[in-house]
Amino acid sequence: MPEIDEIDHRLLRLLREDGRRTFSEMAGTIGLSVAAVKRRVDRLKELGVITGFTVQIDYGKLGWAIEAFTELHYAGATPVSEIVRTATDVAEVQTVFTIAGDPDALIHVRVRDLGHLQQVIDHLRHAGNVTGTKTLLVLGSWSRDAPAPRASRIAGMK
Amino acid sequence: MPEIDEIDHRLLRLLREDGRRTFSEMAGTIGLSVAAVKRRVDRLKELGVITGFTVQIDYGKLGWAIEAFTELHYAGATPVSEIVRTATDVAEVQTVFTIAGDPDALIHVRVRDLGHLQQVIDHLRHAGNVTGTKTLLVLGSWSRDAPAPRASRIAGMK
DNA sequence: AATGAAATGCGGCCTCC
DNA sequence: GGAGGCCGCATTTCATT
Repeated sequence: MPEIDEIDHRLLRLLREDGRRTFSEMAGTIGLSVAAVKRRVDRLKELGVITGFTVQIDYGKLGWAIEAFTELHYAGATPVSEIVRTATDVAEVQTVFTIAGDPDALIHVRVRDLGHLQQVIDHLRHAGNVTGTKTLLVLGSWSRDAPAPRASRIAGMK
Repeated sequence: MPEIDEIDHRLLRLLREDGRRTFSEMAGTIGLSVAAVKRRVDRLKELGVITGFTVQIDYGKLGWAIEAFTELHYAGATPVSEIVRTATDVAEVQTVFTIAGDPDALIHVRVRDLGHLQQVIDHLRHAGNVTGTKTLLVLGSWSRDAPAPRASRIAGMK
């Protein structure tokens, strides 16, 4: 088992806040040389702790204003692979979580409007072995990492 | 309203795949000059379409193996700000979604093990105006963006 | 208004200590 | 883990359509 020390965690925290931080900047704040920081980040990638880097997008500004979670119930014998496949086939599905318990899966969907949401849900209900759905419409969200924009979507927050 | 054209979408797609992509690399694939690419990315940040950059982490490799969603029910008159506050106070809570409908909120939590999960849920149930919870334990997940590691957690997928 | 081309720092990257 | 050197990239300015 690989050792991940406090410095590694500080590096990860810095990169969560800003994934494009430069090695020199992080070296400065942590108090290490640039080479050492690069070696550590490379190692974290190697170990699979860091799986990649990505951009955070405000999808509302791109016209995808509605966000929802839908719980999916499948017929008893449905294999996991089938569950994942039916869900991932739908372009609007961002993430699929297979669940132990009441619903068999929880999916995160992004759509343009409520009519669009209806279409997606209808499609899911008729696909594969889906026996039932329950959709939770997202009004606002807050994320531990995310800076202001995402939090500001919750009225009364700042 | 700002115009976001096809090239902007292609840039966003490239940055979603790899948030540390180089301007010159993207300039090459898209067929634009580096300066033009930088101007567009800067503009997307300015417009708030790009809210930031971050690192993708395999939390399981950091010892946070368990992931769950918990639906929270609050007493009738609980204001949204209170809902968000009680949830965000808990360090294990990664994201809070306020919901229109049956549960009042859906939270995404990451914990070390099932005992830890129990602690977090107990804490939530006794905090604020929480009247009930229902927890969905995540077995596996698939994300549209994420490369292999996240998907590999679902048995039988590739 | 958006692009491309060129000049300048700075950062990533590699080698050696 | 640190230091130095080279190359590449980001960044800015200027000219162009």
